[in-house]
Amino acid sequence: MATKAKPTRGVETGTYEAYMQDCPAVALLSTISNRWVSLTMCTLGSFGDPMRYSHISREIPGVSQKMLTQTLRMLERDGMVSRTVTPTVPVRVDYELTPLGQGLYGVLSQVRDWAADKSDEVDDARALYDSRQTDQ
Amino acid sequence: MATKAKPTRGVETGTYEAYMQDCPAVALLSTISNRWVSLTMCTLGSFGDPMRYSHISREIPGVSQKMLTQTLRMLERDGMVSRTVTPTVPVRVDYELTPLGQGLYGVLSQVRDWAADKSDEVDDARALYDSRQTDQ
DNA sequence: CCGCATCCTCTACGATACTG
DNA sequence: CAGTATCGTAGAGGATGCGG
Repeated sequence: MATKAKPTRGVETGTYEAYMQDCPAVALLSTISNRWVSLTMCTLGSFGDPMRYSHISREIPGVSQKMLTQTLRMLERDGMVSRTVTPTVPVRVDYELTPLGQGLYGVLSQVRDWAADKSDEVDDARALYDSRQTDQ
Repeated sequence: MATKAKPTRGVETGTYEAYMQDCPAVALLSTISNRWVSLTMCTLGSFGDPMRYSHISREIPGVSQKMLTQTLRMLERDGMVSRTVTPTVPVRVDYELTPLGQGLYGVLSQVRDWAADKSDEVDDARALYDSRQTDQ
């Protein structure tokens, strides 16, 4: 809503036209808008406390350890998640949202809640769409 | 936040453990958490009025027509977007968010705004992380 | 102008096996 | 337990050309 500004003309490089240009915000939004990123953030955020690798893994249906490790590394690199290694034997590794990550979780959880609330409506829309393609 | 409920035990099929199971909400969240979906929704939502195909295409940096068409079809099927064909010559096609889509835009725009606000912080975190890997 | 069809490339991702 | 490394495949996604 903040960036809403109707275009005065449909000309290139207009103020509105440029709002979504090659800026870092679009790149970051693209990074966030990823299946494993959102599921990982939601898992970590809704648990609230530090979680062990295996725990996270169990919480996210269908994630492979490769994808989970890769996603956690990316989130750590981006400052969303902190990784704590406890050199016991065997090793214990805990992941936790940073304050930055908690901020993202705040908005992502709204998306998750919206999805949970509207999934029935979406299913209905799909069924309707598909039936129209089938018969017609 | 609504689904927050600490686990009483780390046992499988516990109430918390199951919160993100094979339910349709996770599937829908996975569908939404997609680069082109979020960029398309944000473009349509921030413009507010019906947009022509070519206009949307110009607004989203780096999208191919294949991906845009595919994404718009998916969003139409899911009831987020309505597609209006005006049989002029040449054809004019307009896309617009449905009420359902506007609801999703409401939460997605928060994610976009968060990304716009925090992109600098994330860049710093990346630079710090990378420097630690390089030297040491 | 809109967008489907085809072809082709590349990488995201899963499966498996191996280490500290 | 928490990874890394390697390999193979399916699907994402770009380029091009045609059709209503």
